[in-house]
Amino acid sequence: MTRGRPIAFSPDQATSAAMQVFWARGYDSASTRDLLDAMQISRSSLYQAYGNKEQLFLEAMRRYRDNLLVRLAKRSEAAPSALAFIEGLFLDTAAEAGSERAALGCLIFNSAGELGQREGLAAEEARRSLDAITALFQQVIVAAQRQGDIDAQRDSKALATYLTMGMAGLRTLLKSTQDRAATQAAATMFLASLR
Amino acid sequence: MTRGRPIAFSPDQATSAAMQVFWARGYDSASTRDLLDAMQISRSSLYQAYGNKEQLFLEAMRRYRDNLLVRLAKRSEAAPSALAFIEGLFLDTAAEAGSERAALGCLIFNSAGELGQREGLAAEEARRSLDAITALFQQVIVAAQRQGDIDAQRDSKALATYLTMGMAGLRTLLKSTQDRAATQAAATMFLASLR
DNA sequence: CCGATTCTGGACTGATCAATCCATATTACA
DNA sequence: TGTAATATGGATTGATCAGTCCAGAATCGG
Repeated sequence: MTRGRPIAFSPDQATSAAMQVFWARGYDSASTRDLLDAMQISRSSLYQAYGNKEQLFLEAMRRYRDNLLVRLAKRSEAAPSALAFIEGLFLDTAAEAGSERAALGCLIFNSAGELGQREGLAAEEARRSLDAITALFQQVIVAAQRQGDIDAQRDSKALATYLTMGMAGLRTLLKSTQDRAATQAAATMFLASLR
Repeated sequence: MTRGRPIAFSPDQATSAAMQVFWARGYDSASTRDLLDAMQISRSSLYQAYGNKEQLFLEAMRRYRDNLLVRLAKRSEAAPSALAFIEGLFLDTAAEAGSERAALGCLIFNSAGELGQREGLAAEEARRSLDAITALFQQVIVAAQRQGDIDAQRDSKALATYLTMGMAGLRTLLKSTQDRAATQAAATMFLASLR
């Protein structure tokens, strides 16, 4: 079916490399030069395969989001309970304080902050991703309510928003403080409201 | 004493105008063209008066921070109690959901997110400003403890970090959601941990 | 092996970036 | 009024930006 010269790079690997660049540098600050170097492809190939920088970002963002959701789902399954999953997630994230990983933050929260209410596909995708995180949190909250760890009378949507807010705050904190003790204490206080 | 032609613009007003631009567009994305237009001065005047874009940002950031701290201090004095001040601050901020003001965010949290652990004076100033917010929160916490509204045994530094985390999360949330009810509910849950 | 098809390296484009520079304007002081 | 000092407008610089283009390379079906 397909005729002509086949592409000489793995689109999967290229998208992942681009994702790393957007993650570390942000949407605006990631130059096509940075992206090309990381993806190890030529300029022509990038524009041939993705169209433009914005489309590449959309792909990278979806990749990140899908990876994240799968990873969280697995972690959730492995956890002894839905509430334990949430608590572990926040405490482990807080424990990253001072590490290189903490400085990177999360591509979704980074992008939500950078692109905010801007117009355009990139900003929309960032909002969509944030909504996806809230939706996942809501599922977990409902599960915790079924398991009797969280009062079933409480509004699961509001609780999910609370978790998204907490993770966003934690991520921002991790970006500029090295104080692990204070960060972990803050995360612990945050979780107290769930019980 | 001073000889030669006097400057034809108000440095105060110019710095404030620059502050608005950095606030709305972020550090990297604020071009000198944007700044010049808003400040209503010529390129020469900018470089004469501030040296470069980074120094201008430092001035703008200090201005923003000083304004904010003064405003918060006044608001704190006017509040019936330290705890009421904190609660009012968070609830009023949450109530901004969907407004243009909410989309702007806070220059300090915006910059902390954008500049993160980057090197350079701009990033350092952003971290300093975040620390200043935490320091102010800590003062208020201590006051609330004296007033008997918060258990005096609790670590005021950790509580202050908790508040900074909460405000950072709230600001991120406000940037990408229009859902005021969920945002306000999340803020209310957040405050519950203080009591 | 040939022609059609697709991919790729890298030169190129025009826009924009932060910053510099210089001629001119405007003031203070003598 | 003249001179030193400082400010200003705007042209200019060289780097970098996202994106285009084209010549050549690679692979296909026949």
